[in-house]
Amino acid sequence: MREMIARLHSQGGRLTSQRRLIFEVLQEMDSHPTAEEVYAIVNQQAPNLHLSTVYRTLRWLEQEGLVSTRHFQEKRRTERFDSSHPAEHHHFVCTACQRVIEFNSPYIDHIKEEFTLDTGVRVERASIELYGLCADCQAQSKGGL
Amino acid sequence: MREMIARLHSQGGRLTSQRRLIFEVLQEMDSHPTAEEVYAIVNQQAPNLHLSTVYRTLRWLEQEGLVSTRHFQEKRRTERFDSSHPAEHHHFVCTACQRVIEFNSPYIDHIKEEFTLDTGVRVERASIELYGLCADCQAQSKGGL
DNA sequence: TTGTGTGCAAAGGGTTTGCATTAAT
DNA sequence: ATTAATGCAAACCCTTTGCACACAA
Repeated sequence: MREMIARLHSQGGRLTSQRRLIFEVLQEMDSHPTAEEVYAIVNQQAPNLHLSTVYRTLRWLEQEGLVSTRHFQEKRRTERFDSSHPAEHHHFVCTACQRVIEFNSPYIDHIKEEFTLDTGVRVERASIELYGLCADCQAQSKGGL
Repeated sequence: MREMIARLHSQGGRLTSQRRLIFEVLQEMDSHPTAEEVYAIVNQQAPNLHLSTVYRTLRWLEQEGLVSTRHFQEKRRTERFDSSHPAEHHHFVCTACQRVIEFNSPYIDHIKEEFTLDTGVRVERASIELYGLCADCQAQSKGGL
């Protein structure tokens, strides 16, 4: 939040009530919401706030490196916004409840190194998604049978 | 191709000239084309063949497990169709020339196992994308300076 | 007061669908 | 002869954009 205000000021930007609200809501959502999902919540507290404002704010945050975006493999082909720490991290998505768990692993560097040695490319970033059932959903599907 | 015909017949489907052409073109394209890219080529040989037919054929192939789809991180948010061997594999994308290199690594299993042990999830599949510069584009950017 | 950000409506790009017609079986 | 698949156009969904007004600085 401080971060956001600082960046706004340093480029002649303005802190509007809309930007503040969108940013706050985004940080409270621990999942990786779509623009529409952010809008749905934000809109309850500010009924006039328009979806296009949500997009514009999200894009500005993206450009500033305060959020990043992802596409998970899902039916509706929508972009998801990730407001957590900007360092590289990866995602597990539960295919039953859609819950997202973030993770990291030193093996990822091994993969990058191995691939670099094999092919001579320069790897700049990696994005890993794991899909499956979270512990809760496994339990539930067992119980249900 | 045989595979495709077999599946068509086994479910009362028909092998049309359009399906044959789309499938052939798709397999000759070693990259991971968008529907529009497939259409552009296919359309040269069959000017009446409509984009919606490309989509329908691609979706049918996807459903049959003969192609899979991906989203790479790129400006235009388009789906890419992958006709290579259906076994799990992963992708490096050159951010300069868009070239795609497929790869695999035993470390991927380590990542899955590690994450499973840590969290109790059941991992069903993984999708890894690496981004960077391929060897050619590195050489070119050096030469260009 | 100044000009950035907003609300709104309309356009945009990628993908899907309904329907009359064509063509594989 | 049947009925699945196609061509076409229109609809769809997600996202962006143009413009007049509002409001943070």
